[in-house]
Amino acid sequence: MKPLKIATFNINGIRARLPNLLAWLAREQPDIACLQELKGVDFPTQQLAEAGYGSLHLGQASWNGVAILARDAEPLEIRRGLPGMEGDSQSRYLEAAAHGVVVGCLYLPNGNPQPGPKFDYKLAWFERFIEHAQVLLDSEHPVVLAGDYNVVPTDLDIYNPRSWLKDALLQPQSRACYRRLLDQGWTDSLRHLYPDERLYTFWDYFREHWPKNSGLRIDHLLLNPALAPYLKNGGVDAWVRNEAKASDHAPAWIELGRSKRKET
DNA sequence: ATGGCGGGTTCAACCCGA
Repeated sequence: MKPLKIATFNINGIRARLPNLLAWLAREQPDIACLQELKGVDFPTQQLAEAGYGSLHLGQASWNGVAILARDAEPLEIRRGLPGMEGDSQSRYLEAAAHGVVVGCLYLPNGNPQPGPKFDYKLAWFERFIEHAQVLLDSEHPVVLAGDYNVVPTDLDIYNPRSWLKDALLQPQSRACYRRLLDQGWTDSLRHLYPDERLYTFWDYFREHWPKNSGLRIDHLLLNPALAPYLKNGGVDAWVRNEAKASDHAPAWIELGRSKRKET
């Protein structure tokens, strides 16, 4: 396969963030981009097309919403919504084929406050997602599951867990669900590339967390065994977080090479 | 323990995110 750059970006409102999104696409030119938190029904299909991106989106008034963009291509829709959640009104999952890979774009529920019904919903959603992830893994197609997982996998993925101990993102149940995904055979791309480094994809708007680099790693790109051997490079476009009117997330990205990497 | 910021809805003040 040809080299492929795949990114995920929680844009926190596509209407408010369109200039930032277009600037990022122009500069980084991902081949595939998964977006979360569109926060609206309207979607700038035409403006993205003029920027060179075909797109699919699953919107919703006010909240949630996900989209998949493909550079110089039209993503082919596979499904919208998770199996078994057909009655769910929240737009959190979209799946498509683009540039030779299957892409699942997800916005996992935040789950706060916990305990409570929102945390129960998070765990229920996670269970459905784990089931579907197993199906995708077994398909042996090249698959990437990219999005805002709303899980801080380990204490290496947060500046300081102390003030977040009660947060849904750090709960043992949330982390156990994420661990079960990895145990199915998925590779956490950025953690695989940087086993010991502190990488963050989210810095909240409070208390100067961005200037102080007090961040969390909650946006992840998971690769199935068919795709993991092609992982070559990855990172976080932290410059995006420093722009005017920035989202509280920065894009995370990976590059897949045209040949398998050497086994070590 | 709370609220800090910022977006959405809708024009004052809330709900929500993480």
